[in-house]
Amino acid sequence: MSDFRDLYYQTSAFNNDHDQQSFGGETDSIYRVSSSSVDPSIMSFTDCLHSTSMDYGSLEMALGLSPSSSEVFSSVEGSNRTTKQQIGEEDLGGGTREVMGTINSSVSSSSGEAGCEEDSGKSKKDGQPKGSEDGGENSKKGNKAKTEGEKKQREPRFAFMTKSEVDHLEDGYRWRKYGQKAVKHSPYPRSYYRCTTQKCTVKKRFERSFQDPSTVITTYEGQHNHPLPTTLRGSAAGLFPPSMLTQSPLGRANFPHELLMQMPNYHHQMNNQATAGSMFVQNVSHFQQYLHHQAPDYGLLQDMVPSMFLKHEP
DNA sequence: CGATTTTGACCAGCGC
DNA sequence: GCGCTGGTCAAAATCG
Repeated sequence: MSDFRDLYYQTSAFNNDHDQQSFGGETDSIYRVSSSSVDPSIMSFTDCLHSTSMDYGSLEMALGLSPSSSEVFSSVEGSNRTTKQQIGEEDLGGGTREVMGTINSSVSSSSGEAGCEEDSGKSKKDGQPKGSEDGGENSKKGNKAKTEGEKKQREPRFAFMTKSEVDHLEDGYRWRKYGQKAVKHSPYPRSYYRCTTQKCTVKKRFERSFQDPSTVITTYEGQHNHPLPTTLRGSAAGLFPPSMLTQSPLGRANFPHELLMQMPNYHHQMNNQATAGSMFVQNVSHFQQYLHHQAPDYGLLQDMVPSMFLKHEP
């Protein structure tokens, strides 16, 4: 296991380890990166993570982080339990399989190259477009026996936090809520959404940190296999050029695209108009270099990033 | 009236 | 095997 697929993004003032809750339970790896030197669009790396091998070192480099200024929290197989206990965190979500281990100035490699492999851990029945969608006749809920034998592979996922008053952050895609569950040890429920586009199995969930109610933890799972809906009901339509809304600048990977719209600052500006600039890129060159080096297809992203997030210096 | 949300039940994985 | 928990289903309710 020790996947690298789930990035946990520390986007803004979020320094309390205890804030670490179970993000829906299965954030296998969590990254904490000091926001001061990180480009939110770095999340596009998620795509890279499961498409190419990439170690933490390169991630750091891509982020333009210097070992001394970055905080990289990642799970270290075999030591996570201990770590968890050390930080006094209990298994809040029951699903958090790994806990952050503090690694200063160095990166864990336990899951580095594993970044590409699909999750193998506790796979659930999801990802499976309700096998009954078409032929599920009877058996309603019990029908998931489906695809026997083969283990359900979970889509790559990653989580990040944003400071927001609203739970459901508008990102341009259309989502349908399909469930809500109470979060253990938290007064705030976790909401489950899935993309309403046919054939698209992307899901995401929101949950508010009970340690810091102003923080919303968003976890994405899967990748959109379609461009942003042209008919947006959210604010995105008015904020981004048509070219950005009607086509996926990344071709297949839409994460970066939607993530850009989920950036804390984006919402801060939209909702609070405060604390702007808390997490804008300060080292553009590193990021762009990475784009060229690791993800040439992200060329367009480079164009969008600078205009949207590469400034706002306080 | 179609789309979306709500909500209780169900299911599967995991730890004990 | 049992209980707990996260995740999903789907009927009912609500919304636009």
